[in-house]
This record gives sequence, C-alpha cells and structure tokens, in this order.
Amino acid sequence: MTIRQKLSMDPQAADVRTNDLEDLVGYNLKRAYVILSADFKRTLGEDGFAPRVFSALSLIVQYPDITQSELARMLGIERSGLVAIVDQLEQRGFVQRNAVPGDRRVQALMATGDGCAAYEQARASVEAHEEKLLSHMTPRDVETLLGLLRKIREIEE
Amino acid sequence: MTIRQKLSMDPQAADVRTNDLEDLVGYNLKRAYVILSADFKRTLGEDGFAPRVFSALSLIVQYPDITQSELARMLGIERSGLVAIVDQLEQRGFVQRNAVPGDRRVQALMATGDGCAAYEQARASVEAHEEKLLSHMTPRDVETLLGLLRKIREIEE
DNA sequence: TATTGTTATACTCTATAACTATA
DNA sequence: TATAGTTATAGAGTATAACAATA
Repeated sequence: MTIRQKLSMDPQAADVRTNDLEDLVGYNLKRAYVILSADFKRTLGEDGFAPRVFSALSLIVQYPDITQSELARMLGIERSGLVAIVDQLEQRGFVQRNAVPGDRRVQALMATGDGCAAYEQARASVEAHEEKLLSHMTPRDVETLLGLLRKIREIEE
Repeated sequence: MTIRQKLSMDPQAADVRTNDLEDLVGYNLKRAYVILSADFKRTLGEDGFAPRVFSALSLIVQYPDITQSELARMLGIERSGLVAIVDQLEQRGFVQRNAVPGDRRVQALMATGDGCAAYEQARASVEAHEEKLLSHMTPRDVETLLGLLRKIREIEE
C-alpha cells in the first residue's frame, strides 16, 4: 500500500509517527535540533551570531583567560575550527587575544566590555525566544528534557 | 577568576555543567546529536549509509511508490537535496524510479529486494548500537526522551 | 617529543534559484 | 499558473594533516 492510498483511506494511518525512524533517538534528536537551530538563526538575525560563535563567546565571557585549546575541548570541536570563530569575535571587537607571561605558545582569550554587553543581550534574546518556542511544553518537561540530554553526554566524558 | 584558577582551587567549580550554555535546549540538543551521529557513522561504517540516506531508504521501504516531493516533506528537507540521495540509492540497486501512469511529472520510488534487505540489516544494526550506546539510561528514560523530542516537532506541524 | 595556534584543504550537508516537462 | 524533478551553485560547518614556535 502506498502512502497516498493510506492517506485516501485513513489520514491517521499515515501519521509520520508510525514509521521506523520515529523510534530512533538519533533521528528525533536531529529533527528537534533543526527546529531549535532555525529559531536561533531567526532570533539572532542576519548580523548576529552563528550558534558556535555565540557558544564560544559565552565561554570566553564566563571563563576569562581561557585558551583556545581549552575552549575547543569544552565545545567539543577541533582547535583548528576555533581559529575562524575567534578571528571573527576579535574583528568585531568582542574578544582579545592576550599574551600569557608563563607560556609563550598560548594566548589567553578575554571578552571586551562590548563583548560582554553583546553576549548578555544575545543570551537574554536566545533564552526568551527558546522559552517562547517551547511554551507548549511545561517547565518541568523542559527540565526533564535537559536532564536526559545531559545524560547522553555522560557517554563521552 | 580564570578557569585554570578555578580548577586549581576546586575541580567541581569548573564543571562544564555550571555555565550558561548548559541551560539552553538548543545547545544540549546539538551536543547530544553529535554523539548519536558519531555512533551512527561508526555503526554503518565506511561503505554503509549516511544518516539521511538511511532515513530516505527507510521511508521508501515503508511507503512504496512515495514520490520525491512527499519524501522531502516527510524528511523535512528540500526537494533538490533529495536528488543526490535517491541517485545514490538507485546506483547501488536499492531503489527504482518508476513512471506513474496518471502524472508524467512524478516518479514513484520503490525499494528493490536488495534495498529492503539492506535496509532491514542496517535498521537492526542501528537499533542495536543505539540501545548499547544508551545502556546507561533506563528504557523508561529513553521513552520519555523520545516523547519530549517528538513534542518539540509539534511546533512545525 | 609534545603542545599551541595556525593554515590549507576537502568533504558533508543544506538552501536558493533557475530550468524542463508536465499539469 | 503551478508542480515534480533536476541542475548549478554557494555557504555553513567540520575534520584532517601539516607547519612554526615553544615547551
């Protein structure tokens, strides 16, 4: 039976939720992430931050003098991928690369006043939009979801 | 205070879980998805299926004679992106594009015997690996997680 | 020898716009 | 006019490998 035949017989029968993929955690994670990701892009707009740039700035603000290697490890990405991100933040005047007296290989990252202000504004905006997007779920649902997602991350620690 | 100062004082204080990002659903979805995605790639190996190719084959097997437009809609991607996916499945002899008598614009997609067999094997493998990966969570936790992830998708329906 | 930051490079995923043939 | 499939193209995002400077 084709999906169109199913649909013409009984709309419920072809519900997206009845297929194999819907039982896979990976598939459902991807679909949910796509929705949150699109909302993030709408939220921060054209000249805002890409998700990973926002994440990097967030950690630089919260952990002053963090190095790029530490930052890459915390974000779960490669060191090489961080260069362009920090370049962008530096060009916009949000982050500085500072020399470290003890070790001339590393450069300590520090958010500027502008960087901190931009971050706080972006964070508030993202949180508000996320809350609005998920307003059909209870705060308890969202907390449960966050707990379960963090539990998945225990795997690679 | 720098993260290294924090670490030298009190390892708990710099726990990854204590920063702003950990409260964002989008960030946690991304991190969890990266873990599941890497597991998927390990599972299906070099000459296996990419996630989206697997997903497409899954729906073609389950909904014989589905069209590419229907498939794209179900997968939440653009029609244009599906061409290469179906090309690949067709070249490997897993899927056929068949003409439809009533409408010469559309091509009905049908899985071959090889395609069905390859899909069943891949599905069993993915499910087994996913179960193993998430073995530190209870079946109830996983069910709860799936329910909450599907709830997020209600947004765009 | 190992590590930090960096560059070059390539590959995957995806969207947009335009085209064609059909309806 | 609208739709199905297709092509071309471009832009994210990311990983790998190699390199120079430094430890």
